[in-house]
Amino acid sequence: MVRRKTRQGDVIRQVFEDEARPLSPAEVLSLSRKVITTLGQATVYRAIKQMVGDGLLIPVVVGGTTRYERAEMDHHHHFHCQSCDKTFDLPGCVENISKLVPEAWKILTHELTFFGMCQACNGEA
Amino acid sequence: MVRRKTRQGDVIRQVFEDEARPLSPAEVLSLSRKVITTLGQATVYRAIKQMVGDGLLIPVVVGGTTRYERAEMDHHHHFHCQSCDKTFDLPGCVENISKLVPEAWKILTHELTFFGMCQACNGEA
DNA sequence: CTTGTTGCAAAGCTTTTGCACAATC
DNA sequence: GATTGTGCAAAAGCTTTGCAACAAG
Repeated sequence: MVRRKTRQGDVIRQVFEDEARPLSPAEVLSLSRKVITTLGQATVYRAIKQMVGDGLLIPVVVGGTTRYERAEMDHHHHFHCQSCDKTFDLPGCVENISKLVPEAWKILTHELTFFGMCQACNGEA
Repeated sequence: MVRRKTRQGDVIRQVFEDEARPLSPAEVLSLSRKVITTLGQATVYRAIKQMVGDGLLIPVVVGGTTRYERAEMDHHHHFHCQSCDKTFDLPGCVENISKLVPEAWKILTHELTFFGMCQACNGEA
């Protein structure tokens, strides 16, 4: 099973580069169709699944929707704007965060998400 | 529209009391059917939606699934066990957590979730 | 009795899959 | 040319809704 380079795959990968924030399959489809108008949604789902399998993307569930973002990023967290429904990255983490979990439990990872209004939407309000 | 007391509603409310952790609709259905075997899933979804509307439950999305928990709890966070797929409460919070968000953004709330193995599953491994 | 509630089944959504055709290597 | 990738449409999950029968007050 050798991976082939295709126009569709290129465009989808480029969308993640350009947006630089977690994207839902619907967002990826919509953004990619600006380049390839006939792009099928199944292709988007398959490309995302493949990229997750290849370790290029990781899923993050924010606000009820599963979104995907580039795996290469440093550890960070998220902000979800309840006005424009976009999710943004927040660099950094917090000290002593694992003190919340009892010793006998094994932590593999953690996710921290803030909800509110992003700068753009907050300014308009 | 006066709310009526029904056997189904009582059982569903009791399940949330007894489990004392965030439950998915499927978990609620399964647990409630131990008492009312003929309970329909639509009834569970409707009861949950009603309780959310009444401010008795709040939705929390953990590990891709939407779960619901009693709203009366103090601010806290969650641990999701990747082995048994259950979500647990973690009392407390972390200092200075909002330092991650730029000043110009408006924070309404935040969610913190740890993923790993709960004590029970970790012991078995 | 009046009207909210239930269970079933159908409908909606989002995500996945089957298949014939197209594209890559 | 052999095989992977694509697009369409059908299928599979999960959640919501329409509706006739039921039951609470």
